[in-house]
Amino acid sequence: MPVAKKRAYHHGDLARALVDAALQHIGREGVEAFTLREAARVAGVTHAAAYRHFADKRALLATIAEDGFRTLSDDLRDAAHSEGDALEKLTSIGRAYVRFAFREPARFRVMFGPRLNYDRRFPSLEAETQRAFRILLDAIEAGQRDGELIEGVSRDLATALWTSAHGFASLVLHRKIIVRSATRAEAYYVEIVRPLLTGLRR
Amino acid sequence: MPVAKKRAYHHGDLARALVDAALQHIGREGVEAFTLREAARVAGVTHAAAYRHFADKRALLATIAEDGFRTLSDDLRDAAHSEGDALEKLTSIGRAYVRFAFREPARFRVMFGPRLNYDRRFPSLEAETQRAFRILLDAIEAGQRDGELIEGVSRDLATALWTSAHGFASLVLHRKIIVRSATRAEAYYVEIVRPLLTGLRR
DNA sequence: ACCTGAACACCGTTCAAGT
DNA sequence: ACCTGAACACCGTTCAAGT
Repeated sequence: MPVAKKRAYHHGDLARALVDAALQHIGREGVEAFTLREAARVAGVTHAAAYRHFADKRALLATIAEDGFRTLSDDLRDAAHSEGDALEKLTSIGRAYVRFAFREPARFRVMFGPRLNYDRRFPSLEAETQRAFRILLDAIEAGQRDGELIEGVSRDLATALWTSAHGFASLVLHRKIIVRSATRAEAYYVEIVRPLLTGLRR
Repeated sequence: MPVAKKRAYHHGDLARALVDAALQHIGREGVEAFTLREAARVAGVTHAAAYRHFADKRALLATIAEDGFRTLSDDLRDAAHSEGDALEKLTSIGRAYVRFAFREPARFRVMFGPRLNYDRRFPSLEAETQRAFRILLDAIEAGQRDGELIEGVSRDLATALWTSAHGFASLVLHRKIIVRSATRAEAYYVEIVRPLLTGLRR
């Protein structure tokens, strides 16, 4: 077993092992406590080996963030295709956003914590972010077309829902809003978002 | 001048000098790039000297966060005392929150970025946070008493407004929402929050 | 009371060298 | 092609020693 482990990452899965170790650690200790060297240690490899797979620490975090937005998009798409009228779909989308944050707190923190892309070094990360927003935007526009939602700039209404879900998830993860459990948090969000949805109803 | 500087921090202002250096650096490079050693360098002092004023790096950041919440409370209180009906006051409060985030981005990042208080080591920080929320809560309850706002758990309605302002400020500072300028951001927030306020109106 | 100097155990990153 | 070992310039934190 130790011998097998010694060559385990010659098959191209070191990148993934490093990412997994990173997510483990970030989930427990926060993104500011994450180090490349410890991820390499956990993966059973010398710290310099990480640089064969990621240009630097930021590149590893950007990969995590990008994967995170991809997963989030999948979740939001499922919610957008759920049963119900426009308002119920928007509730589902917001709820899916909050659920994602609680199911994947490490990913969520990496996606919205450190300033990974201030120099636009990771265009694909930006693209994935916009794809996620687009799903929300489409749901708003469909609701407007069907006459279920108020008129107005669809981008603005989508942003209103995003800020609500994002603000809630961020504040709960940061323990500024206290909830008993992840399940409770989701139910609480549905309460919180109700006035906004009332305001969006035509 | 260099001689004067040599003894400048024997008068008790090193703590402040370190905080100022920290805010400067965090404003430019982000909280993850801040180091105690560089703050000490900028303050013209050996790095070990910082430990005479702060227990550790986290304590310095907690001081910044606590000061930030105090300033935020002042701003929110001013907004809560502004002219107008309940909805106008809530708009002012949300707007003040967003304005604070843009005027003091470094403070805002420290307040809501790293997990400074997961072990409840800084109870005064938690107290200041709650004081800020209380101002919002009072405004909601006054509006409910006057019959201008919908009934319901005041804490939930206050949380709805908080998530909206906080989500907006966070996403703009993180460049997930793009705005041309700080002034534009504030005006844009007023647009974004409109549906929520409609939903809060009785 | 406040700061310095030296030390310790860490980092991120680079690069020649090994297989 | 992928990893190791050694090196470099950094950190946060501690502590005896200086004024």
